[in-house]
Amino acid sequence: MSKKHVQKPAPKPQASVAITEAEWDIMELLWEKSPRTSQEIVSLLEEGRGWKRATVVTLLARLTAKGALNTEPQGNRFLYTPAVERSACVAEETRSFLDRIFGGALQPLVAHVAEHHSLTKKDIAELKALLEQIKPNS
Amino acid sequence: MSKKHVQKPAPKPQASVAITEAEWDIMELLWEKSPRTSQEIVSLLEEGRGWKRATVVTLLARLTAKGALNTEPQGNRFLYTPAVERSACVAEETRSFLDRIFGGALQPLVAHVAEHHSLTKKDIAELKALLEQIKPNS
DNA sequence: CGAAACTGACTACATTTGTAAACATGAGCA
DNA sequence: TGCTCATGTTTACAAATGTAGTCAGTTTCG
Repeated sequence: MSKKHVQKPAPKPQASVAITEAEWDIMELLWEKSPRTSQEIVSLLEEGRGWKRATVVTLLARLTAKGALNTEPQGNRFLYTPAVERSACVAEETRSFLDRIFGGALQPLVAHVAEHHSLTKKDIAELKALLEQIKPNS
Repeated sequence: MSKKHVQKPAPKPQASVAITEAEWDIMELLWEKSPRTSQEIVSLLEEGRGWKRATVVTLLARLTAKGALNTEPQGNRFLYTPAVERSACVAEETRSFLDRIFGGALQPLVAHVAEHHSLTKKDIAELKALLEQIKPNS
């Protein structure tokens, strides 16, 4: 491994990277367990998604390039680890989704879901319980 | 207006069309009030978004083409009206968002928001009130 | 009536995204 | 040592998306 395997350092250390839909699948696997080799990820997604190895590898490269993954050389391959926290990405997505569709507020979303996606009695109970535990933040 | 202004009929009557982020801005304006002329929409978005007329018109055309808008000729121009309901689009977006990020469930989202975007006491109260009114759907 | 203003249609183009083939190189096995 | 396999890199390409210029009819105002 002389001049190969010399991917440019992630542009931005960690911050908030935008994860696309397809990339999300890969991140989930790594958030769930890491590090992993590309091989592992490839086989998981060949089955689960029907993706070709090349596809998965491309996505791994893109994620690495944009600083969403860290790689550690191991022999002639890499071990991949998330470089961003799941919760940060989730926060990002949530924020942008709420802003775009519900003016940034949570209530309208809950109201919408309640109306259109039907919540079970159990769901409602759980949500209430959830709200009980929350400590107001301001 | 002889052979001009003959846009092909919307492929799918109404169903669920995918509205892109930019298009969303236009739809919002029309959901809020319709019909409107392109002129109206253009000026609103020139200010609000800094978009050029051509941009807005392109988006109107795309939306019409994909069946998200209905047009009614009026002189040499059109009156634009939504052909899809806002709530249907919101439902679509919400569904896909929840699926992608939260496994389709609402609770994890609420939990996440509670933790990361801080809810005020008022927010929590409102949410509780909201839950009170909801009639379980199964 | 003629020119200006307006309107939708057509064309354009860079970027992003999904999807993948081809390639080169290093590693392990025969 | 030579060959095959695994692995990352390069290149490709279509569709979607954001953003907009230009053009050709229409309408309207002087």
